[in-house]
Amino acid sequence: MFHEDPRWTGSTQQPAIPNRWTREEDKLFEQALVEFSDDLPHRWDRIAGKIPGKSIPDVVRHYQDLVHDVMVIDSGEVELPSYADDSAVGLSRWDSANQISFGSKPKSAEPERKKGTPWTEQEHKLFLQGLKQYGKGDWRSISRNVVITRTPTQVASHAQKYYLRQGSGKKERKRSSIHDITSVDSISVPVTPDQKCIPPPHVNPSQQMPTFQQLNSQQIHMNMNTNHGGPFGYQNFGFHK
DNA sequence: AGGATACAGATGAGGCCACC
DNA sequence: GGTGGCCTCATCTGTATCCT
Repeated sequence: MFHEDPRWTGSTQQPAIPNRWTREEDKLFEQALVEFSDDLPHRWDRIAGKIPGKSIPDVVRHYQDLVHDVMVIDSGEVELPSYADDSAVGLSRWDSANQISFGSKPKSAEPERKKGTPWTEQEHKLFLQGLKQYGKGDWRSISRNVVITRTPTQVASHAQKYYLRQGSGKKERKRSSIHDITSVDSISVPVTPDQKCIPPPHVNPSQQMPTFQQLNSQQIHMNMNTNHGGPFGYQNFGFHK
């Protein structure tokens, strides 16, 4: 797992070095990107204002680095690291959805149950948006067009828990849950199927600069391997610059 | 600190529907 | 009618959080 990588273990405690982004800063950056959408005036100014010690050029450069990394990954120039738990959802993500076979499962006598990758708030919001857009039950469309980081099965499973949570009323909750988020404010997502700004997986995104939405979804995809590392956790691969 | 429990993701079974 | 794809539901299991 990423967090075992000495390069960033405990990096949240790192001092803020101008050209080096800590996970804390990444989180702030990520939140700011969501908060200040593409169309807002002085967007970078506002984003920089959210991250102590970072200037506008810093955040713009960081964003460009992220975009670059995503494109590099997508173009296959860089291999994703392998993980101890080979639940590398990143690779398996589209296996089922696109009916692409990446080979047979490990043939151990006791096939291990995959560890779950927690849904991020952003993914959940996208899920809610997809729900609005395609309605309950069309998990396939939601998965393909909105929450592209999750398979239809995962979306369905998530929905099951979501409705269970909703259905159980508002009685005393012992713990808060991502399912308590029931609205999709503060996030920009594709509005109609015709406006899809997320390319289907077979499209090579390296042909064009991705929008934040595209980047964002791919970052979430990366995040799934980082275990709460924040959607931008992937920069800790350390292969940019 | 450690046990109890709530939560959430994965998976399997069964049913429905469209297509051949 | 057979088959495949997809959905719903139930259950299993790992993890996070609460409680004593």
